[in-house]
Amino acid sequence: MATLKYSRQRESIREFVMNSREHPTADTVYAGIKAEFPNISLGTVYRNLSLLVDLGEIAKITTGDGPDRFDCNTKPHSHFICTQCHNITDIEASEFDCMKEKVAEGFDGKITGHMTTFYGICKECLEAKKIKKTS
Amino acid sequence: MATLKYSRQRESIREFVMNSREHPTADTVYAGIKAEFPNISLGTVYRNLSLLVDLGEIAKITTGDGPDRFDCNTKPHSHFICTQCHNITDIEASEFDCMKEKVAEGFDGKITGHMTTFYGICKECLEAKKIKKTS
DNA sequence: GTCAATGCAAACCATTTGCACTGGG
DNA sequence: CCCAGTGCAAATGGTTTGCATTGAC
Repeated sequence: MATLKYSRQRESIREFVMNSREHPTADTVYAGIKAEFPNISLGTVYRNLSLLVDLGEIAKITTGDGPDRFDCNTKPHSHFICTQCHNITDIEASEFDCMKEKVAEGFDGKITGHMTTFYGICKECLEAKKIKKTS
Repeated sequence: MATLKYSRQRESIREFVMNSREHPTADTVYAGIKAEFPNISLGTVYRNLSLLVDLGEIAKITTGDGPDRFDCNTKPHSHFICTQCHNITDIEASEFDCMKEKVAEGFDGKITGHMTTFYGICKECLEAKKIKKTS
């Protein structure tokens, strides 16, 4: 495989995701580093994001609605996705039990990824709704 | 909201998914009922599948790689997706604990969906690989 | 007769890819 | 120099949508 070469763009993309608490989309990353690299292209952002995912430095979150999001937290954990505002909240992983069972069955030797996603309406959106109703 | 009207196409689509053990894609459903409805269009299949999902009669599985899959099992449960052969295996849901915690925090009153997905290599693919290596 | 559902094609949108050019080693 | 990385634009692929027509009620 090709030897990895340094690239200022990739560093900036990594930095951006690492300092993000918001699980940014490729587009958000793109917009976020546009100031530093006015000519950067979306293609480059996508290429580097998936490279960083392959390197295990960041994680990709498939949401099921809207674009993929990226996460600086690569430790196995779960997500709560608000179906209204699309915010993603981390949830500590605490349940590998059923997976372990499968492994015990000889199902898998190499778990390449793990994701648990809960969909619902977040506290903030619930409150916002209530306020609207009452007024 | 519009009153629901009977449609032979929709019945056929529901039947197909209900009798599927394979978590079919929209395209698989399309191909599967093409014999019965030679002129059916993919658009109709997509429209009815998402209608059935909204009615809660079937469930949509977002895989993160490749097209969405549909599931006749609407009870909360988890999936194991093989990254090689793309087969999906059901896993009994056994961990609502962290979700319940969130609810207790006042996070959510209406859980609109739940999905846990494990990615890995299934037993069959692992064995196939071993055989190849040895020969 | 009315309005939901269909078939078809075009549109959409996130993501990927081909290619000529730039830049790190 | 060489080959990885970039920018750009075009292509891809799953899914959605607009519209005229058909069919359920």
